[in-house]
Amino acid sequence: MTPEAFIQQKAAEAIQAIYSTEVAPASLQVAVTRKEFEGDYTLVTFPLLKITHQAPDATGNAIGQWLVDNVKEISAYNSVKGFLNLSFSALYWNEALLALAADDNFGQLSPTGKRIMVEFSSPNTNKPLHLGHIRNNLLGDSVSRILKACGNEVVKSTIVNDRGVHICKSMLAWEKCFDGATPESTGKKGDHLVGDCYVAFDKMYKAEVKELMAGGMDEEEAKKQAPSLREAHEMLVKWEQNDPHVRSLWSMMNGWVYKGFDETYAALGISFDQVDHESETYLLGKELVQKGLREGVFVTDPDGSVWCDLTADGLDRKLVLRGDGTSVYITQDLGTAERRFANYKLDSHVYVVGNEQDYHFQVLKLILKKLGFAWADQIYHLSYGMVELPEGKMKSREGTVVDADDLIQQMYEEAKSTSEESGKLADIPEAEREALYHMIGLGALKYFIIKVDPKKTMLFNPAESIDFNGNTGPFIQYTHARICSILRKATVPFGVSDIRPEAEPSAKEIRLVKLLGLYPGKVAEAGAAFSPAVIANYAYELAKEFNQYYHDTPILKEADEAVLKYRLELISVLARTLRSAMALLGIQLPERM
RNA sequence: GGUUCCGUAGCUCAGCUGGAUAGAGCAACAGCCUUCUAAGCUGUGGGUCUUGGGUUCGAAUCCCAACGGAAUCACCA
Repeated sequence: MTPEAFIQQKAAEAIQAIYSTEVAPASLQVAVTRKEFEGDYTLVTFPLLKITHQAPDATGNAIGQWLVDNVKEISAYNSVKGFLNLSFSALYWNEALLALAADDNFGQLSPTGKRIMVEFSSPNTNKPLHLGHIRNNLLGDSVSRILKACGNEVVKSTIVNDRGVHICKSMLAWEKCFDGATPESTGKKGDHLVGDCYVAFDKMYKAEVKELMAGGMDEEEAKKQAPSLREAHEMLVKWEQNDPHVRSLWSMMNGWVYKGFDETYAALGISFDQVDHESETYLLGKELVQKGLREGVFVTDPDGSVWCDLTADGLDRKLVLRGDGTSVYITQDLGTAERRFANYKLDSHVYVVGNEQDYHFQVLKLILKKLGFAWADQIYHLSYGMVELPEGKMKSREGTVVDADDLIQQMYEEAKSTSEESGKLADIPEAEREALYHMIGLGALKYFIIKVDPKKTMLFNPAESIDFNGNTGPFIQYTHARICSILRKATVPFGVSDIRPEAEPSAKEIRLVKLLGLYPGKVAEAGAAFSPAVIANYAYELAKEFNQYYHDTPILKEADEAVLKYRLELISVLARTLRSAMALLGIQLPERM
């Protein structure tokens, strides 16, 4: 039981005893006491005045006295205006730490029996991953870990957007301008090479549009008539007809990209349980359209196109099938969702997709609901904001994107130079040092992205890069390394059974125990909100608190062995909590740095 | 124009199921390495929580409106 719940229960008993009135324990307001006041937790008594018919102070004193007299865990109270501050006994805190230390399943909540799919990443195969994708990947990966810690079975999935006219654009440009270049011949990572093709196409296309306009054509028409675009469309038609040449070119170039993506995913420490390809799923959903037509959910227009009328729900009419019978984006999303819920027997499905698709998911859920699928309500769109640069949005065509691979490399180099400056790692083997640089660089990057509330637009300033001081990943990694260092140097054995119930913890130690006890609640909160930021900010608070404790408590200098053992146990629980929390964010903690 | 999201210190962000004097980091300034790792710690300065109403013992937090910013409303994906 949490201390808050404990107080709620005991206070309800007090009110019953003193005022003969029954109140629901959950309705009582309990908060952590502010630093300026004496006490551990505070019961807010303002709302109780109607029951007690007494002044705030008198009410607080009456309840406080009863609690001290009747509850052995509560040792003291003081009442300030409508706030009743309560102090717990040393015994209580020591038992709390004991319970934390003895918990082998720390940070893992009890099973829910639910299976949840988390779809994230879902890249296009015509360009390399950039900073925006990193936010998506880190969120998806982290949310998967958190949902798992919340007791769910999690299936991480991604759907690769490997077909379509945009892919043909890269293919066309490669044939026309790249003279048979391959990743091997150029030494370039495959996804970057294909990205170059895409940029080359855009350049070629723009030049053609300009030329057509110079010849007197209006802009709209020129954009449609540009020969390279028409060729790309022809290529798409050939692709759909299984033209051997187009298909083999497509396979080859996609293969380059996959290899490149694999490297980036490996660098980020990300993996999937299920990989779908749009080239295999893009025809899904057509049967659903028929079903919808039969059930009167959809209507057919004179030109043969099929629509879903959502105007009664405050949305627009939505196309679900073109006049020529081909499907659109949402058609396959409908089909894919149906297939996944059926094949995996999912209880719910989380889509990690940027907030520019908020409307799309609103429509998707609504249509699925109209089609009669009960699970439509179990679809959750984890919508996240864009990552912006100081000069505004990232635009691939203007070359203002921050490339994922470059950024990871840059973080590594920064970690390396910072480490080398400090000279702390000079005596360990080269390979181990390299691993540490990667761990730290990646920790900085991941924490930087994850600590921000997903739904908010966030800013990344490449010039300032990512700091290693303050509220950062390396700060938490460093804190962990320090704790490990102390534990290494400890000369006395310690363990759960060494915590003496009667030992008197300091105010700072109580604060740490209090914070540590919050962890399971934070995991649950992060899971419910799909927000890893909750965990990140909690871990920072914990690390910050430890650093202050570390500063003015010479832990190993303690002469009393019982106190020393208590401290060692406390910080080893702290280290374990940090590792557990950061593992939910996919961030490793080094034992030294 | 409709809908949705955002607006907290110079900058980047916490806090939002209503609670006491609104918190961190960065940047600035002043200190602390003979002491368990200074990627740290301590201190100073910095705020009409966009604005205006409402709800109540009490509002950064909830409701309404305005202003500012973003996204979206494709036979693109």
